[in-house]
Amino acid sequence: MNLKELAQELGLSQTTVSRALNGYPEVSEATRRRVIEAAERLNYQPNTRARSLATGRAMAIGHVIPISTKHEMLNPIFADFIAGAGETYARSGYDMVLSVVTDDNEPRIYRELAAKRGVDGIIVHAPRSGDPRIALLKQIVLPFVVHGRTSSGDDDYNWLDVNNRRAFQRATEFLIDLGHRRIGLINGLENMDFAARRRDGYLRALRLRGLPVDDSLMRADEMTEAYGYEAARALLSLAERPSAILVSSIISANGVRRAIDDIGLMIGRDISVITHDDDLSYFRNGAEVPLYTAVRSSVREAGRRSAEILLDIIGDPGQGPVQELLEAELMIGQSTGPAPTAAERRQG
Amino acid sequence: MNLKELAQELGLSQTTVSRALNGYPEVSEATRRRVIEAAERLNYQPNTRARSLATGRAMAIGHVIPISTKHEMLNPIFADFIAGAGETYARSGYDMVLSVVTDDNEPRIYRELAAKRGVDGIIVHAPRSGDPRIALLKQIVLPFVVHGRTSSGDDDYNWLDVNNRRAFQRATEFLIDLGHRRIGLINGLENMDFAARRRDGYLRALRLRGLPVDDSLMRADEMTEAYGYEAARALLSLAERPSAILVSSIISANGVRRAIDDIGLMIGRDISVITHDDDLSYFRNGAEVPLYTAVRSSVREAGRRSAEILLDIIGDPGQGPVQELLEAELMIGQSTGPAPTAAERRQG
DNA sequence: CGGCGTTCCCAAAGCGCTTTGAGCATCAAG
DNA sequence: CTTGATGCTCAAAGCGCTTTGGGAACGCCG
Repeated sequence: MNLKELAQELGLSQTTVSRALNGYPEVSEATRRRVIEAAERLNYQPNTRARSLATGRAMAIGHVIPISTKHEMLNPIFADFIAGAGETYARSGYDMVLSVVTDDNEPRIYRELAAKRGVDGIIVHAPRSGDPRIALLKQIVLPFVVHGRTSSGDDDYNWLDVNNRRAFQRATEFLIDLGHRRIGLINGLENMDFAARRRDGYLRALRLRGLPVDDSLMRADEMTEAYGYEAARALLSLAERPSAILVSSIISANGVRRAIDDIGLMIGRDISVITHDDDLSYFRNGAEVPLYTAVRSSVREAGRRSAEILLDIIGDPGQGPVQELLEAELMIGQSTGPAPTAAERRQG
Repeated sequence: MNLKELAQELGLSQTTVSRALNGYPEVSEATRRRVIEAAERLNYQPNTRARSLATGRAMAIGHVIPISTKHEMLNPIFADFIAGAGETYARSGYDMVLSVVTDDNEPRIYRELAAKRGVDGIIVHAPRSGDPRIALLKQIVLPFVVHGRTSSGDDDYNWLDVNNRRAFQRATEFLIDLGHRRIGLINGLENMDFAARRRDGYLRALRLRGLPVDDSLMRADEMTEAYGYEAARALLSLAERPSAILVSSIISANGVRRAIDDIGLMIGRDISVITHDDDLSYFRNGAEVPLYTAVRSSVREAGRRSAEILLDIIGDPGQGPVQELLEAELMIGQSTGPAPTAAERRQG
């Protein structure tokens, strides 16, 4: 069923039918009702391709999902981010087109996406520190929003980010307030912008409180459960082991818990753990009393907002860069407690 | 840069340029090279919308991702499935368009997808037992492949599935061979087809070996970490607690481990655990010696294959239904061991 | 040299929609 | 009765591509 057939069916011209359907004022209400009724009855939907060719708008947003070539791994937060963004698109009638892309041919994909005119805008995921993609995307004409930031000098682009530095600074200070002096950091890959900022926050808190920085307490890698385990094992077997650990992902935090259990220590008493919590739908951090003390920021909400911002910009391209910083909330759970005294530690 | 401009630039007609680019034989090799060179130099890419309007093929595949309204939850395997499918699409020049959809308005989305002609085929996720979507999709003309199956009488459609029944039967038999007599099952939601099949496999093994079925040993819910924990706690606090547990997801298995640790038991010695393992990229099951004994089947590979099958069908619509059953491999890890004797259990 | 394939290229139609510019009633005002 | 405004509708152009149906140029054969 296409427009021509529908028009014939109704004994009207294509123009009138199109206008009736798209809410133009030049059509009488009676005609409009008749058209709409017929369209529904015959399950008429305008052909997307034809429509967007005619209007010049693709009614689709591109998401470029990088996949690390080294680990063949997909960041587990994408699913929830996408779910959030999807809600926004569904509300506004946009489609979401995904390109899963190994990081070595990302530039090509962006160029193609722009040249093929298949999308009206792009959401950029997982920016690295000083990410060259920003410059690339600014050359290309497509509107884009970055989920995260990249700390090059140029800040003239749209982004939505969590205040990672503040979050990790607060988390670290919270541990220090509990009496912890040796605090480990199990971070994501530090070429990722978010991980670099988290480390900054951690370091800043240490400096502010006059605590020494010990490189042997800082680890960084892809945030899997296995890595959380290994890193925690390594930290806990140090001669002077940390009494608290800051973790960059709730998935790695699971590995940390396993390591602590394996050694026969008790989380929250012998070792305190704070984790970043993206509020993943399949990895909720407990109900009333959170399992982990955490700095939480919903990545689903971030997806929702990022998409909203992008659609906004597409609707009104004139405005300056839109930049939105979400604050993570510090939730106290069962995985932290006061630092054990020296006596307690000997006993343990 | 569009075709017209490129043709002008080259002093050729649009026809010739188009043919040169699309590999038609009517163009001399010299001309073709000249055209291709110019296209690359000027970063020309044919406008997707126009091209697909002209060819009638959208060069895009739709994925409808259901999101459970009850738990607002996204199945964590989607990310890896999508990554796999994405590889296939990238190779073949297809786009992937995602619709994240609450289960209550799925039918509408399928109809729209078909009528709007935005995609050439659909991958159907997470079929439930006797899923009405199959019938719906067969009415609509779009080619589709189901990831999983649905056990209505009608088996005349394309699917790719893991042999869930066999996998869980083998896993159960493995536990029985180790001497376990009371075996718990922590399953996914049993209105899902895969979960129903897994239960079948479990039950079949019990019957085959003459073991009683005890409903109090069987749990089913959305496969989160928290649910794994709760279910395991419940099972382990039974008067006659199971000595082994079968888990439907490695994420829930993590919760099961936590529960076992909490109670002060040791996994693999006091309690054996076997889990299904989708080989998620961010949740790999250990390196040399797997952490969990598991029935493993890569969901990423499933994504890759499902997409291949669909593209195949689109290319050659004549063929009968394509159906592919993947066997899961049983990998022995550290989470299983012989059933403790009565004496050992008293001691524990 | 005329005729006939080949080879290479082109003009134009068409995909299904939106949108421009115009036309035809109808009706009120002059 | 004419004029102008208003309300409704339409034919046709155009979005950027592919593809059909030729057609010119060229070489080769008889």
